[in-house]
This record gives sequence, C-alpha cells and structure tokens, in this order.
Amino acid sequence: MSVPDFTMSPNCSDCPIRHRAVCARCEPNELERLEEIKYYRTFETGQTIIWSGDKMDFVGSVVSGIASLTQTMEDGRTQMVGLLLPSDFVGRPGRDGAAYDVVATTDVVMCCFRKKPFEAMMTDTPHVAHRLLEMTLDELDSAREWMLVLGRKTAREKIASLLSIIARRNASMGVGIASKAMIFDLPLTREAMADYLGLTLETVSRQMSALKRDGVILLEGKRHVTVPDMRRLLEEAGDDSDGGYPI
Amino acid sequence: MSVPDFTMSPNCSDCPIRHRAVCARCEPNELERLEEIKYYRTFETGQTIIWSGDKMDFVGSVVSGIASLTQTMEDGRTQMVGLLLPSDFVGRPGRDGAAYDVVATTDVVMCCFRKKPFEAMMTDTPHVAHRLLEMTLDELDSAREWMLVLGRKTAREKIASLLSIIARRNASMGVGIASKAMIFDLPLTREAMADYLGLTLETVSRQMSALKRDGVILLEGKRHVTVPDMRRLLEEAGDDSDGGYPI
DNA sequence: GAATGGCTTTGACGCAGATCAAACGAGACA
DNA sequence: TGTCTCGTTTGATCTGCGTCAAAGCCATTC
Repeated sequence: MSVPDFTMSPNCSDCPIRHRAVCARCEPNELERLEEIKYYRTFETGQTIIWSGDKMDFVGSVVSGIASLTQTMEDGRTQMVGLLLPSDFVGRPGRDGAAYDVVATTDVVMCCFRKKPFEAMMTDTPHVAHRLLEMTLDELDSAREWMLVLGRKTAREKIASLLSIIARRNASMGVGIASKAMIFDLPLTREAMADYLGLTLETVSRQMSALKRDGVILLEGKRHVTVPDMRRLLEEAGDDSDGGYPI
Repeated sequence: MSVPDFTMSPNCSDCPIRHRAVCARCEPNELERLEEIKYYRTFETGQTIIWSGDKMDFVGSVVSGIASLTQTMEDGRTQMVGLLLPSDFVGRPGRDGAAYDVVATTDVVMCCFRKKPFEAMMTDTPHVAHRLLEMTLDELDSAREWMLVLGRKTAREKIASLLSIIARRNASMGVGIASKAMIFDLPLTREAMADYLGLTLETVSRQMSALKRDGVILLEGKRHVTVPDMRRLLEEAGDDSDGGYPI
C-alpha cells in the first residue's frame, strides 16, 4: 500500500486531480453537491473495473493508477482503445451499458458518482457539462492521433510513439521537460503494449531490444526506461521534431 | 448540379439536417440566433476545405456530401481519421488552429457559423453545448471502433467493415434495413478507402475483387455495390452477427 | 534453495500485405 | 477516331511482422 489513501479524505479541495478532472471548473457550492453523490472505490492490478455490455450505475474519474479501455473480438483478438490516467473520465452520461471493458492496469483508485444525480447535475450546472465536452474533445484528438499510429506506422515507430507519449505525460506531471533526458517506469506489460499498438508481444519485445541496442533508450530491468535524447526518440516515432500529442 | 441548393433558402426549419446536427435541440428563438451567424459554402470534389494548422474562423456542419479528416506524416504517409457525413460537425470551439486536413470527398455543402458568436452561444444556451457533447461522444465511439479495425483486422475484414458501415449508413438514411439485400454507391475512391483502412490501394482492389469472386458483393462498374446478404458481409467483417457501429 | 508461475527474450520459419511494374477501361477533349 | 488522363486491376516479387517453440529471468512460496 504505497498509495496515499484519498478515500479517507472525502474533501474535494484536497483532491490530487481537483484541477484537471471533470470537476475542474466547479464552484465551491457545486463541489459540495458532487461530494454528496460521490464515493471511492479501489481496484487491484488486473482487476476488471467494468465489463463491456454491463449496466453502469455510476460514472467517475481515475484518481490514481492507470486503467485501459479494451475491445475484444469473438475469436479473442483484443485492441486497447484508450488509456485512462489520473483525472480521466469513465462512463458516458446518457447511456446505460458500458461499451468497452475497463481494466485496472495498475492499482487504481476511482472517484465514482452515482449516475442519475450526476446526469441531473449535467443539465443543471454548465460547468460540469462544459468541462466534460472539453475532455471528450481532447480524447477524440488522442484517439485520432492513435489511428495514425495504428494505420500507418511501423512496429519500431509504434513503440517509439508509445514511449514518447508516456515520457511526455510524466513530464507534464512533475519531472523535467522535453529534449532533455527523461526517466520513467513503464506502467504496461509487453502484452498490454502490444494490445495498445496492434502488435504481438513478441514484436514489442524485439523492438524494445532493438531500440535499446541502438541507444535510443536504456533499460534497467524490464520496466525502468531512460531516454537519453527525446529528440532522437521523437524522430524514431516519425513525428515532427516538436510534434505534440495532446492527451 | 444535381444537389438541391439549400444555400438559397437560409431557413433552418427547411434544413435537411435540422434534426440531427448540432442545432437539433434548439428552440425556435435559438435557431433565429444561429441563422444570424450562419452562411453557406460549397466545395467541389477533391477540394481542401481546411488545411491542418490553419487558423479557423468558423465551425460548421456538413449539409450534403462527404468530407474526410486526414492526417499526413512528413514522408507523405496519410491516414484518414474521420469520415464526415451530412449533419457531422467540423471544427472545435475553443481552439484556433485546425488539427487535421478536411477534404471534400464528393461535392460538399457546409453550413458555417462564425466562430466567436458560436462560442458565445455555446456558453449561453445549453442546447447547443449539450448536443455537441452528445455528437462528440458518438464520434469518440466511432473512432474507437475504428481503432479495432486498424489494429487487429485483416485486409479482407477491413474492407468488409467499411462496406458494412457504408451500407448501414445508407440504410439509416432511407433505403431498406439490415439482413436484406442492400445496394449503394461507394462514395470513396480505392485510394481513399486505403487511406481509411491503413492499406495500399492495390490491396483494397484485390480484396474487393476477392469479395466479388466469393459472392459476398456484386459490382457494377467500380462503384455500384450490391450486398445480397448483409449477414454474410457482417461475418466477413468479423463482427458479432448483430453488431452495431454507431457513427 | 528448489520449485512454481508470470513475464520476457530470442530464434526459426511462413505468410499477408507492401512494393514495383504493367496494362486496362472509361470519360474528356481535340 | 485517336490520345490523354485518372482511377483501377492484375501480376511478380519482396519483406515486416506474426506464429510457433524454447528458454531465461525474477519474485514468491513452501
């Protein structure tokens, strides 16, 4: 249990995602209203948070940890279609059934809102609806960026793209800034990376080894990554030198 | 000029996309306000409507025809990331630059709103913002459905998926319903299909020939398609027999 | 410290789809 | 009627990645 336990402090003003989540724009009185309909849930690594097709009686935000949205075909082929990070929103107001499996990739804490009262707030208070629109548009941009990766990039470029996204994201959450060296831990297994990239796990492994051999990244253990030169990594990803993944 | 000229009748209540576009939820007085800030533009097949990176001073809806959202890499590889049909929305309130190229795939009529006053309406009237959220969530679902296609399906399944989407869409716009025979004209060249599917145009052509040879589709000319058995086509697409692409 | 199980790496081989190349069909225009 | 162009088809060959298989690494447990 290395994760601070926010579930014990139900005070939104102390919340680590207060300024990025769906509640970011809320006034104090609106926060009070949200506090009345919210509750926390925790999930362990590998646990399924929501099953595709199930009825959902809540929506919510990821407070800490990482979850993935996944689609599965009848014959078992799977594709990750979203990576949910702290502050990302889960569920769709106005729809009953879940469209995708949501799985905890690491231990996850979620801040859940009962669906009915949340939908009522959506219509009452523009702040929530407006922020949700903004977040949804950002997610759509990310999804489209990802379609280019899936449709047109080589395996090596795909891996470099994923690494640069994770590096960039870590940067935005504290640590250093681009074009300098970056250090982070991969939050995904090779198999999860493969599911995200439309590859097999063997190909992921091979390309990780290749990037390491070529000095684009350094690996300590399987998960700890050092990127000595972000510019180089971005080149390998096939992006414009200063390209910008939003997410 | 076989397209009725809506640009001459600026009356929203006569508009063919009145009940599906971003204005769908608007009250008469709100429509009046929209009419004041709107204007029509027409584009010919192949014409670029918006260049990626350009400043956008309008947002708008596709009234008739089909447009595509496209991303291009430095070395020329391109991936279509969205297919815009009548009633679909173009542009992003709150952002200045366009993120993608928008190209007219057929002749296109657009209903444009000046950006500033439209953004003002977004904050004033919940109906517009609410409908836009709904449409954006639908687009996000489509994008994620498409990520599965790009990441995990074979060339044959990709083609079948695209055909079934186009067939389904035609169905929702008048003509017959699923599992019966369906007839439609492809609105895309082989190259555009390839850009959508992350394939080469040669592979698209070969798979179209294969589906034809196997009796899954009939072709008259290059574009006129008959699907004798939708169920069969859906099987070829790898979908659940009754699966549902929203779009 | 041996054994178990999850994750990862590496190798050998085959195939789906890319690439390169040529030719076809149909409409536009002289 | 010829020829130009654009979209398309088809063939021959190449290759990146998937598939199958085996073994390595490391943490956990008894």
